[in-house]
Amino acid sequence: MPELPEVESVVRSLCSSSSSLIGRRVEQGFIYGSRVVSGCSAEEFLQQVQHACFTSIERHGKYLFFEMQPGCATTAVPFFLVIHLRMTGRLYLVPVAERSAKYTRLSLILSEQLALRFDDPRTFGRAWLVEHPSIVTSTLGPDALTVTVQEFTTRLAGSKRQLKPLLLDQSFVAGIGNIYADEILFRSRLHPLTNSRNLAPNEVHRLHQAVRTVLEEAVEAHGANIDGVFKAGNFIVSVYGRSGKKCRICESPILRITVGQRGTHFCPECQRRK
DNA sequence: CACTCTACCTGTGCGC
DNA sequence: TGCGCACAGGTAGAGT
Repeated sequence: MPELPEVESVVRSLCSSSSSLIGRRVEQGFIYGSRVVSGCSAEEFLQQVQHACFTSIERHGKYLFFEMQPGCATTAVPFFLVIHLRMTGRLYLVPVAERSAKYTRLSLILSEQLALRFDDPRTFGRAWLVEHPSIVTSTLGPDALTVTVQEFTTRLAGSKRQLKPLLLDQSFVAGIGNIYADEILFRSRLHPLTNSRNLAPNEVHRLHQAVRTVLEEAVEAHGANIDGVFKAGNFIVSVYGRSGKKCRICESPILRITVGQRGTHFCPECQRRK
């Protein structure tokens, strides 16, 4: 389940010097199924990326932005390939000889015997082409990994919502999903049903600090490791998916409730409701 | 306007 | 063994 840290790991791996996407040209593209491309037809999509060159990769929240330079010099206006992995999307470079996987949705054959592969069993993930990332980011809040305490405090003051749905709202801050929302609330010792308007200044500060540090630690660990369910990296979760198990701090059993249709895990002792 | 709810998907794991 | 079902979740868009 790719959230901000997992998406950031994708950016870093695609930028790594050993096999970087940057500077490589699309020789040929393949689309499997009708769902992956949004906003234009598969034919239009393939025509536009054909011969285009990857010039940079950026991330905002869970969105990936690939800046591309068209191959034809006469129409050399850069554009952006935008990809959202949603629930089950994976994006990686492979040797061009490697067969497409069962759930490959998009494959871009690159120069130097490499291919960029987008796999997605549940077909929730999307790829589209835009003139500028702002077309996508205008509806998103600041990136959760870098949001300042000032901006966080200002945005929180404009809200009267429960903390769990608020953290999941990408227009509040971008990049937090269900796993890290629970982890962040545990780290900040705040109950998920706490209303944002009831937070004392020191609690707002604590919440912001938890957003930053939990995500930084998860990025450092290359993503989450949820025992037996999901493994992207080595970030060990404290509460997500651990209902009934002992809190790592106080040994109380972790509870699971439903908040805004989402499974929500927390420690009733460490995260007392105000 | 601000917020809440549902549809979209399919692999997994459970009970019978 | 195999069937049916609930469950997981990010976002757009519909609903309140």
